[in-house]
Amino acid sequence: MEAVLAGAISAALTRLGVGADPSRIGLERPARTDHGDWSTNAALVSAKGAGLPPRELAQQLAAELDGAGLPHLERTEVAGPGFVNLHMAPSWLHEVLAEVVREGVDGYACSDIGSGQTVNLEFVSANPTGPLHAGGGRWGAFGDSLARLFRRCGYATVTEYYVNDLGAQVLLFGQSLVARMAGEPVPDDGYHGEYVADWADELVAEMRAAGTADADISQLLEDAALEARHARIPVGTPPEARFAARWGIERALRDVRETLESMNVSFGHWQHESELAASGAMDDVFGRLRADNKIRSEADAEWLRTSEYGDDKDRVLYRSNGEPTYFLPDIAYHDAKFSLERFHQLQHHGATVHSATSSEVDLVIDVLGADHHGYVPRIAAAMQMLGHPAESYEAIVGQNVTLMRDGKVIELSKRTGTMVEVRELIDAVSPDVARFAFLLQSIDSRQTIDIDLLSAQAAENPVFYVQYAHARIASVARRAEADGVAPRPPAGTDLSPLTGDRELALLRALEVLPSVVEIALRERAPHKVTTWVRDLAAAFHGFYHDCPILHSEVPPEVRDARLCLTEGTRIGLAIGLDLLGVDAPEAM
RNA sequence: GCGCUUGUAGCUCAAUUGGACAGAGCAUCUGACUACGGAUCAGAAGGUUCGGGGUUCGAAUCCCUGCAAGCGCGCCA
Repeated sequence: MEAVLAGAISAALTRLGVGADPSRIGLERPARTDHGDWSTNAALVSAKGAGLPPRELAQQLAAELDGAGLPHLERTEVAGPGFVNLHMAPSWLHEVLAEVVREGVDGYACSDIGSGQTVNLEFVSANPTGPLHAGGGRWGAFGDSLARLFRRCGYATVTEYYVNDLGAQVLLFGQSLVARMAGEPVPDDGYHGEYVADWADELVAEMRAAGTADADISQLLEDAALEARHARIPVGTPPEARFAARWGIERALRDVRETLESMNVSFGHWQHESELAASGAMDDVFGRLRADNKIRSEADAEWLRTSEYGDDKDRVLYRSNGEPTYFLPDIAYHDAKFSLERFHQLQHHGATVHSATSSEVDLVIDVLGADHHGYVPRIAAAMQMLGHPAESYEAIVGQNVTLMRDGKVIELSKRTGTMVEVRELIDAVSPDVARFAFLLQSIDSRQTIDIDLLSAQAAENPVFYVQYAHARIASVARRAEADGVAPRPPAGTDLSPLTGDRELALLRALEVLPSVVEIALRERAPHKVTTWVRDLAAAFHGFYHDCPILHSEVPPEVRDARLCLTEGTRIGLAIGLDLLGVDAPEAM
């Protein structure tokens, strides 16, 4: 419809002899329904060029559109400074509803703007040295929903979690575990959280259960096989710390994975840094950069010339002691994400045919917390140096989340060990409430989640408002079936009885979903889906309150049309809730 | 000091990226059909969109400036 109207406006302007700038002409859904179903500013932006007062040009444009014989166009009006408002007949919305029911959950509001392009999305990637914190929950909910939006819009999508299992932090984590196992104090800059003690006990118990004598435990800790996987752990590290670190990483990852999965967040691939290191990818990338003269030596260190690509200064890849910084493996990893061959290996979700117009992955996206935003220019610079187009790497920087409990903001501190885990939030409310809460607001604004408040308001939580609408519809369908009324109305249902205010409002809400999906994707803003799904639920509850469906005094043709409307609404709710990764229940 | 992000109702947040009278939820107050599921619906009240300039038909949105908050600025990750 939008395309038809836009074409008609353009043609009308041409007939009027007005040369307009297409990029400035907008066709919008007005916020107020009395401003019509569609509205264009074409006369406003073209008036100057046409040498006419805006309202006069608007009159002419309106007359042209009235005479163009456009389908469903009821009337036009000139309003305000020179808007042309287009009022559509209900038959337009009836067609939309028929389309919704015909296409269903898997078909409606699917966009083809991705047209098979490939996207790699990395998010969370929290260091595997402990349970998941609030930020991890937010990036998980955000990244997963963004991935769902990409898929619905026709992109082949791979999601990844980068497991940082090498390096100083990992070593410290291992040392902290070992200290706890031995009943010794944790190093000052180590990990002091309670969970470390718990996990240390777990590890000892595990080894004893495996039949290891206490006297042999330290011997076993010296498993040398791990050495090769820990290239970045400095030589001279006590072997037991390496063993404990290896075990601890897997323990932490299991915890992180379970927490995320309980929120319906999953990943197509968990990329261990150690595996990347073992593959020689770091050497390969370094060699390519050196061959291209992107590396310089200074003070016994090797520097990447990122300042030539927009970074504040050059960055060290190899320290003067000969060891790489974290930056080099990160470059290798991001470079690898561009590989189409790797992409297709990781794509578990069916064989999406892609256009094969490009030789590498079209879009590589990182979702990062604000505390890492300084890292973006250097990674972007490195990607350009390796020949990846500037626009194909994208970093989405989200503001941090803080959790509140007992009226106080809970500071996350590694040193004191006072941390609040996402798990705690999920246990206090529910996975759906937690995930919905994360997706309630824009990623650009800081978020404070008050666990007590969320628990106290559990009954009137917005997610239940939406889920209740879905459950109500399911209930109506059950009732209809019990009454012997067709539970899924045939596509040929006469929808013309749907002309009441509540019915039209609900139809309008349903109609905008495809554009909401596209906008939410384009703006990387899943919270727009949250806003929309609440609007749809509100429109439904209003309809449901005022419009009886199965009452005996409702004429059959009205009943059937309304049943069709509820089915369309159910489809819309199911799509929205699926994009948000939240359950759409049949009953509550 | 420099950079990124943010500042909207008492509270938590939206606002079709420059559109028309800035909207929801919570909290407060007042109401509703014997109810196909009341976890619902209707209404009231609540605003100098942080302050000050500017751009134009039109600004919460863009530009300049001041204030405030978070984050970042290492041969740490």
